[in-house]
Amino acid sequence: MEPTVDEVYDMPGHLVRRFQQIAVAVFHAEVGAAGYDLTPVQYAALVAVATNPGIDQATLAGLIAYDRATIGGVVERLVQKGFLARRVSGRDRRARELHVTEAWRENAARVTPAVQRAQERMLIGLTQDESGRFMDLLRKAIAAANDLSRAPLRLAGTDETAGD
Amino acid sequence: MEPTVDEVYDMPGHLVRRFQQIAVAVFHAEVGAAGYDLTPVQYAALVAVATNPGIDQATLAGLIAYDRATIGGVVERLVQKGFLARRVSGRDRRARELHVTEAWRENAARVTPAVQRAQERMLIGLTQDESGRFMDLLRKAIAAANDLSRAPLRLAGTDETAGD
DNA sequence: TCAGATTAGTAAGTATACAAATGATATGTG
DNA sequence: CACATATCATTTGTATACTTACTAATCTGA
Repeated sequence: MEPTVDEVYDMPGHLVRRFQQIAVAVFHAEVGAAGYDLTPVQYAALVAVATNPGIDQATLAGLIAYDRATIGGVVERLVQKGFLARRVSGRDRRARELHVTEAWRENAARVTPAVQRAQERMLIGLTQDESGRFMDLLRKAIAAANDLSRAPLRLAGTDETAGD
Repeated sequence: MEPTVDEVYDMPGHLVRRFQQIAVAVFHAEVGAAGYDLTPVQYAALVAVATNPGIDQATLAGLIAYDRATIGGVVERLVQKGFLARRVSGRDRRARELHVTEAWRENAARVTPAVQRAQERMLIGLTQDESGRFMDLLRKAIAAANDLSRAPLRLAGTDETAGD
């Protein structure tokens, strides 16, 4: 039998889509209230570059599971905002070395608490215990299905060739 | 202290983003293998219209938590594919009545099994029991945070005004 | 009944996502 | 060294997503 809307809405794919929608909305609300105009993706990129100074875009993409074609625009917008510096690598002239700017280092401490609040708020319906179990299950599901997506997380220091 | 990439990657917002990425990839793979070029969003829209013949776009958007501005393009592409018919409503000339076409009714039975397989495959890392608990937690989290998003699910027959 | 508020749909602008193709540069092999 | 291959980044094209603004149509209340 063909499913009804209610059944489709209760499928894992749709529940996840809906929760992600909520997660992004909450992130914008909290970070916006703190006076910043940053997306979840932009924030993750900034933290990744801060943790790995001089990283190139392709490696950055692998670190946080972005598409290589998408990262260019994300970086570009962060350069526009003055939070990232991008320059051609000396070792490999195809690559762009990325660094966070002093401006970001000065602002990070004000953005981070807003991000933390967003993470708590999106799980407002769950107890501490449930939140923990939810994240355990999410981690486990992702670990098993990681290779099924086109932009699989590439751990630093790992060099599995993506069978594609 | 400022978080590292690993810490950001382990935040609920990012885990959900990653799982949603996987969910979409798996959906495309399964539905594509069945010979169809449909997105998760398009499939949900088709099921919603099939369940509610003559529904207008705004109500459809509310049913499956889409943005009103997004649904237009989704419907347009489904009309192009010959799966949806759209005509101006007699009762309200602003509204467009939507109906699935005979073409969709003939193909639905071949698409649905692929969609079901996708739902199972994205949870391949979890046992049946864990999958159930995962979905329970997801439902509970969404129910509590529903109003925090700009495109909250509007249950049919409910008329709460979105406090914004 | 008529002015004001609401609503349906669209449009423009911004930001992910991802596929496929391209240009520039590296690298490995003979 | 020359050539095939691989890689980095970008470009093009398609599809969500959401904001703000706008038009057209409908509804509401005095």
